[in-house]
Amino acid sequence: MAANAGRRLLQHYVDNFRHLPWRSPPGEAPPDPYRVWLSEVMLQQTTVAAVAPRFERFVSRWPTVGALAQAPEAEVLGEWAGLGYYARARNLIACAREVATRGRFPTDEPGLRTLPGIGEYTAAAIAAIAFGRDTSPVDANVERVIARVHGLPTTERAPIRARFAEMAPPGRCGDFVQAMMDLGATICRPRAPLCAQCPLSEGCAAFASGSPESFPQRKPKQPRPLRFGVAHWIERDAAVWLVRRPAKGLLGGMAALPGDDWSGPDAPANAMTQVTHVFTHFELRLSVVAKAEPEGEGWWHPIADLGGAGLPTLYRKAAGALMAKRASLAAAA
DNA sequence: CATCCGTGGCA
DNA sequence: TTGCCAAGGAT
Repeated sequence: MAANAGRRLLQHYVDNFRHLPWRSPPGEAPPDPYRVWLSEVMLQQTTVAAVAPRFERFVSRWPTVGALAQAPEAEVLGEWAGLGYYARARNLIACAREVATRGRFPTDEPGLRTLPGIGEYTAAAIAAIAFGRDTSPVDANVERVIARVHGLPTTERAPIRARFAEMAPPGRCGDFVQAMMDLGATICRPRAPLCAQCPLSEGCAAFASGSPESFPQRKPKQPRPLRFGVAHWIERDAAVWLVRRPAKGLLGGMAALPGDDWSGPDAPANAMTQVTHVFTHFELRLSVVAKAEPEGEGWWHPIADLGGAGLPTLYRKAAGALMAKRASLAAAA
């Protein structure tokens, strides 16, 4: 019976509870909605290991949604640098300002859903975890666990939600969804699930089938084209010229090295160094080319403090490669 | 509904 | 090494 399986999973979560900075121990008072919201947004398509240290930094810098609402946009984007999917950070700022204007977070799913950066899953998760609502947050973990338990080949949303609602112990939805997340991350993994340790293996259709990893069906992968781009290294008085990328699109709003639009036919011959970086839907070979004078809007940033420039990973890698190249040339001379 | 949007870890 | 995949949202 689904409800029994749900209670078993919740008990497994309680018995194996692992503390995370944004969590409250099961059964205790829910965490600050600000922390729940921030962690949920940070965790979108991002691993716990990557988020944990960044979450602590973020919260110590901006302890409340009001403080975040007053922060300069460039500083928030800089703090987000390296976490990826930068629209999240832009929406985070807009959301914080909206909440600060309203005075507090909406406490139900429809209200949360109206805020920027809060979609179907995140609204349901915040409503459950921060406000004790009985919702059905369906993310990739919930999809996978439920598809396996019930032997569903696909991840259609409606049946998954219905099964989740059957399983979730009433009034414990917040802990239960986190139990699902933990199970999906540590036991019911995409590959090589640890069924011998799983509290749901009894009665699991995928386990009974003998090949649990084949549920649900994988989506076909798309080819990733290779693109060539140029970044300009413009240096003066131990500082390098940085620019702000356009507000929308790839790396939108982030600090960057100036350069072209990455539509070159191949790598230029005069590059000092180059790096390869993999984005979601293409791969970029970025050549770093020396240039004498800056053009347009930008600012000088001390080379000794490049780590504090708030550069996304692509440009952090490019700058790092250049410094390494320079060091090797100096050693040879 | 399909596409766009980052990054790092791991097998 | 290459490919896979993650606590999704906006358009």
